[in-house]
Order: sequence, then C-alpha cells, then structure tokens
Amino acid sequence: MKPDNANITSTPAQAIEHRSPCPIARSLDLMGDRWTLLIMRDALFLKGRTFADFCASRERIPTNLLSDRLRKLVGLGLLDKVPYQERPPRYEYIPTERGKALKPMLRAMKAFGEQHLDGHTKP
Amino acid sequence: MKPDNANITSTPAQAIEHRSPCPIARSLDLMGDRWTLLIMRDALFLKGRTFADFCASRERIPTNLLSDRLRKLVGLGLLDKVPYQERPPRYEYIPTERGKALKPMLRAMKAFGEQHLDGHTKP
DNA sequence: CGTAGTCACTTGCATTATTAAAGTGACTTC
DNA sequence: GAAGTCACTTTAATAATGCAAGTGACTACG
Repeated sequence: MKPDNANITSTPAQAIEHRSPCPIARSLDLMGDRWTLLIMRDALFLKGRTFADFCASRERIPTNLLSDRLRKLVGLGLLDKVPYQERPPRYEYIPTERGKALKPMLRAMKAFGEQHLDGHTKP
Repeated sequence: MKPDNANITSTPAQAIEHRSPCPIARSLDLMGDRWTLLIMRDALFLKGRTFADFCASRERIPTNLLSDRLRKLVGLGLLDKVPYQERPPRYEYIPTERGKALKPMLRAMKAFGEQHLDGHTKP
C-alpha cells in the first residue's frame, strides 16, 4: 500500500551484526542459511540473472524468501541489481567482485557434496 | 521424565532429506545453518573436543542447540563420540575422515571472511 | 475494447526453528 | 555434606521459513 517508490538501483549497504571477529563466524552470519548460497550458485555458475531464473531452479525457493535474499545480497554488495528494460521495469542480478570471491568456497562445497553426499550436477 | 536410557555411544546414522542432486544444495541441507560449521571449525582447527570446549567458544552456542548439532553431526558421520571416562560418563567428539573433508571449505570461508568481512582470528 | 497472461514482487498465515533460561542427574572437591 | 561442575534436557517466548494467494504494471490476443 505504500505509494510506490520501488527502489531504483541503490540500496543502502546494510550492516549485519557479527557474533565474533572470527572470519568463519562472520561468513556464517551472512550465508548461514539454506538459500543464500544457492542463489549465489545460480548467479555465479549457472548464470541465472533474473528473478524468474532463480525461481526456476530445481530447489524451488519460495518467492518471498527469494525477494528477501536478493535484497540482502544487494545490500551486502554481493550482487548488483541492474535494470535491463524500462517499462515494465525489469532487473537482472549480477555478481559483484565481492560476490565472485565466493567461488572458491562454492567449489569446495561442490567437491564435498560430490564426494560425500552422492551429489551430482547433471540431471 | 523418561526413565533414563541416555544413549550410550551409538546413534543410528540418520538420513537427511535432500532437495536436489546438486552437491552444493546437498551440502547446504546439512550445514546450511549458523552453528553446524562453527562446531566443525572448533573440532577441526581449534581442537575443541568436549561439550564444555564447544560451549566455551566466543559465539556462545546455546547448550540445547549444541546438543542437537552434536547428535546430528555424529549421525551424519562427521564426528565420532568417544568416551574418555566412565563415571561420570564423559565424551569427546573427534572428526572422522569425512569430517576432515570439510577443511577446504572452511578454509575458503575463512579467506572470504578475512578479505571481505573484516574478520580476524586472533583476539 | 476486453479478457488472459507474464513478471517481479509482497502479504498472510500456519509450521518450524532458534533462543534464553531454568532444571536434572551423576558425579567431584572442599 | 554442602557446593560446584559437566553434559545435557525441558520449557516457553521469539524469529525464520514455506506455501498460497494477491498486486501492479505492463504485453498479446481476439
């Protein structure tokens, strides 16, 4: 019901609260949930870009959580929200340099899943 | 109120439900929360072994969650629960081979936290 | 023009998880 | 024998999650 004011491109960088100075704990403060890294997986490796792309992933993230996580990831500077058409306004979410820095971690996670959880990439 | 029957040493290997065959998604199915990997950090790098050791970490995990996560990690075969004294019964939790396979991921997470979240290891 | 459909979300609500706090049983130490 | 520790469990309040349905801004079809 708020008039409009869909934020155009800028979101204020949101500060998250850190439990401790430990770099692992701090990482978990922002990615310690079941969806955030899945979105980054799509953005970094599967080249998912739009809201619909992320929605279409086989894990079927609920749209409200996707909306929430995208806002958070943009706020944290891991994704950029860039418009690619004006009317209707449509955006794509592309990894920032900081976002790309997650690649080694995701690769390690992929390796663990393949070796110990019977995970595989091809359908 | 149940008579007693604190489980002695064995916990049945519990199967977790996987959302998809993607190895990253499968990894997140078991470690996609704020505490599990913190316990593995302690077990793998800080050599935390006992319930009290894990409790003493600066992130202050609530004891019920610690209890729950330890049970889960033992069930998943990432930690072994081995008794080191009889009365009162005391245990230590030591990483299995599978548990040690998490090291590369934790190292990548540490690197990210240090470079992008101003995290550091020394107090 | 009007109906239908898509896209990118947001809102409500029931279920589940997380947390702090307090409690328990089996000891050890003073 | 009173006090304390250790490894937990239980309880109850608070927060996160997931599903379904709704919304506004269009586009395409007849």
